[in-house]
Amino acid sequence: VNKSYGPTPEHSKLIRKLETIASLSELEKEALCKLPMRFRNVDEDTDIVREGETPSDCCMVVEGFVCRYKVLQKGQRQIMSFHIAGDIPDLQSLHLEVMDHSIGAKAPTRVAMIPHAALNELTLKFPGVMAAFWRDTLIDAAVFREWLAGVGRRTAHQRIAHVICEVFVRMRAVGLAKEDSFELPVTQAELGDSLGLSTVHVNRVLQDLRKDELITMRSKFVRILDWDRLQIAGDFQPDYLHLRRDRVA
Amino acid sequence: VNKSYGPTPEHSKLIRKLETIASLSELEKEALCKLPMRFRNVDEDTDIVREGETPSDCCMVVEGFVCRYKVLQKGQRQIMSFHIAGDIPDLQSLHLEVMDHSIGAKAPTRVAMIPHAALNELTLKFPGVMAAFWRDTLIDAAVFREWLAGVGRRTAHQRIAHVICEVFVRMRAVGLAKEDSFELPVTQAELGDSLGLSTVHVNRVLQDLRKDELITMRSKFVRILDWDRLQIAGDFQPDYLHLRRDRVA
DNA sequence: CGCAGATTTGAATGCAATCAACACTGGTGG
DNA sequence: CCACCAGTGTTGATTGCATTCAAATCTGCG
Repeated sequence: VNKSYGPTPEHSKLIRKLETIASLSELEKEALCKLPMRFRNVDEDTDIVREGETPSDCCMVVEGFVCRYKVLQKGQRQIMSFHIAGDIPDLQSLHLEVMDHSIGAKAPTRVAMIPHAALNELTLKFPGVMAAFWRDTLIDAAVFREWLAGVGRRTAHQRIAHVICEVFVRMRAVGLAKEDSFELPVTQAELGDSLGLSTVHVNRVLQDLRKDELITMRSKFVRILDWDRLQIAGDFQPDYLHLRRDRVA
Repeated sequence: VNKSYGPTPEHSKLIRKLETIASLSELEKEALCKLPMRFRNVDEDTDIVREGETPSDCCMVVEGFVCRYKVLQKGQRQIMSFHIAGDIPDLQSLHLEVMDHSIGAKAPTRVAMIPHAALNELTLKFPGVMAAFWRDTLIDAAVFREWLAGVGRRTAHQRIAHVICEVFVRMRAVGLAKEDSFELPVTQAELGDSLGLSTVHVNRVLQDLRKDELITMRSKFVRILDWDRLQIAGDFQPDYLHLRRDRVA
């Protein structure tokens, strides 16, 4: 339990993230700061939670990069979302006991484990906090829907441009992106697994995007060269992220 | 407001559905029965809620069949879920003001409009009800994930077999399926739009499934001929539906 | 009956997968 | 320090699943 005066850096990241999607009162923020956290460092390419498990804590990403994925028969993998500092990718485990997918780190990552009990208690006492958490899980769902629409109906070029737009906007909302660039610590193979494409094809489409001077991307560092055209190329409209208005711009 | 003794048929359907995913106390069920409902009949192929709107009610499906979909640039459509009696497809609007997709009826449908205010009040007073509703939205999200994995990584044959398994299991859970058959009031074009396939290809795959004696399907009425083989063909495992154990079998 | 929507069939095309090398990179150990 | 190695990125050639286009049949219904 945090006994010091004021929020810890970790609690701040949680609050910063929540404030991109909901407004919190001072009282609610204070209560959030009292959430107990146990910290855990996770290596690159290591699972944090696995399908089939029944976690008793949620994990908040403090630093690093995490993805949510499922493995199908014969080893095919589908990545279903990316998560960054402040996100609680397994918040759903609060009300869905057994994990139907896994969550793994794609970069050296630090997570804060928060007991379900503490979260449940908090949500019962503070309806505004409950609303914010619930809303967070609903936005996750909105992202799944958007990805579903993309994989189902968008071309490879659109999908790749779209996912770059999405990560950029979400990173910018919590202050993790520079003016026009950010870190995307995934391989082309992993990009393929999130978009339903082969590694080879991802590679070729990325070359096209570079040729078209929409982005540069060398060793997991993305720079956006033409934000307007990139959004058009990706058929990207940030509404589905349900960010508070002042956080989108 | 329901002043009669005992639940109305409409409230019963809501409770029946919720009890497939959560357990409710008598007190909670009584409270649910007091939810105010205004009814509305919706024709086939008519929208109930549209993208961009900010509803002040949620709609529970009383009877009929409903789907959730998004329209992308140049008119492509992606259907993202199907909903049947007892479901509240726009429950998310409780905490996500503006709709990022539309919901439309695929059969003559009757819905019950329940004011957000009443739902919010109820969830605050009854944490068990809140948990059940939250869980319901989380299961929706789990279905999106499963569909995403399917569209991203499964073959056309798997996807079609899979969606048939899913609808069957969900219908059976609320008593809407016979022993081995159920109504699926969607066209092959709509099946395609939910699975990211063309109409023509859906047609051919359905013929294959019939040839393999897995299902029959004439005019929106599906009969399952070999449940075990169908599940295998669709790589279907019902875990992601998070039904209570006694409702799966 | 006639019509619109839905299903079915056929043929041609194309996007992306797969297969197979090869090049580049960073990290490790000899 | 350099050789080596595994993982990643890149390229080329081939294949194939699914799309698209087009037209014919079927179905239910006013």
